[in-house]
Amino acid sequence: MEIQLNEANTPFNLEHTLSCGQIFRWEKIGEWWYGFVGEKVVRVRQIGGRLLFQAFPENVDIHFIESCFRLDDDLPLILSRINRDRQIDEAIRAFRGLRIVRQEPWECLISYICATNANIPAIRNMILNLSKKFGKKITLDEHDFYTFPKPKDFAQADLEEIKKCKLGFRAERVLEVSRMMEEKEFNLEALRKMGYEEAKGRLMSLPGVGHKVADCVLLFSLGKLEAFPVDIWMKRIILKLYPNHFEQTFVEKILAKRSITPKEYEKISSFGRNYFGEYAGYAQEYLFHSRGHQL
DNA sequence: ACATCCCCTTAGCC
DNA sequence: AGGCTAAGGGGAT
Repeated sequence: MEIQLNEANTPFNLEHTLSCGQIFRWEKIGEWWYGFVGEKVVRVRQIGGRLLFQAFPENVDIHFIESCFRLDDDLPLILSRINRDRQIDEAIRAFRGLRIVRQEPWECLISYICATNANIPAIRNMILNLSKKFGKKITLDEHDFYTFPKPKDFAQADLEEIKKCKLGFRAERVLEVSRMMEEKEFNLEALRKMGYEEAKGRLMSLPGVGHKVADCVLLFSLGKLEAFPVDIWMKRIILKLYPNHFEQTFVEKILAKRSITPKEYEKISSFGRNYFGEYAGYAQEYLFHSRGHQL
């Protein structure tokens, strides 16, 4: 099946969207990107304004794909709103068509708990190891793929089995969060109806979830587009590109050290939300992808 | 109550 | 080849 993309109304770039570091489990093999939509493996390929896709074991409705890639977002409007200066304009021109992906909250939550103090290749490996050990195998095009495990799969597992997936100190957090979900002590879906602040507060009550992880889950899976995650790269990017929006002593202090305190996080993140507005998360992704490894 | 310091597993990168 | 770093969080002080 395929989706027709109109460049003027629905700009989309599959490559930028899947390789910008927001999502960890999609893989490009040959001309196709392989990933999951729910329990089904899906392969996707873009040729100009055509988005081709096919899911396995059975195909999925076109709306699942549109939803997954947030093709319902009015991207031209969003980009015009966040385009506040020459710096972001440059990023937008370089990566126009990059969209926030609508991930499944559970997988997104575990992914970013694993992302703590790790780099992207390491995160991808953790997620893959967990899926191989606790998920179900599905073979497509002679490649093996594994569904993402359910809370129950981790909750029933032994801590050591989770640690074997190279999670290190994150294993306890994954196990505890899974237990909480399994015992119905926490309702991820309920966060959708809440505002940004309330939903963030709830998420941060979970072990392994601080400001950064909560903002990523809110942005990438719960549709809170004002969320502005600040990792070590975003910290550098913001303080280098927008130093005049902060006190000079603050900029020097923060750039000199590696990690930041919750208060310092809030200062940088709320700048992002206020400066870029209701779609600040999109601005964050464009800046992250364009400047991420140059500073 | 509130800040600051320090540790945490592992693997990628240089 | 070995030291540093990484889409940070939490607990002790």
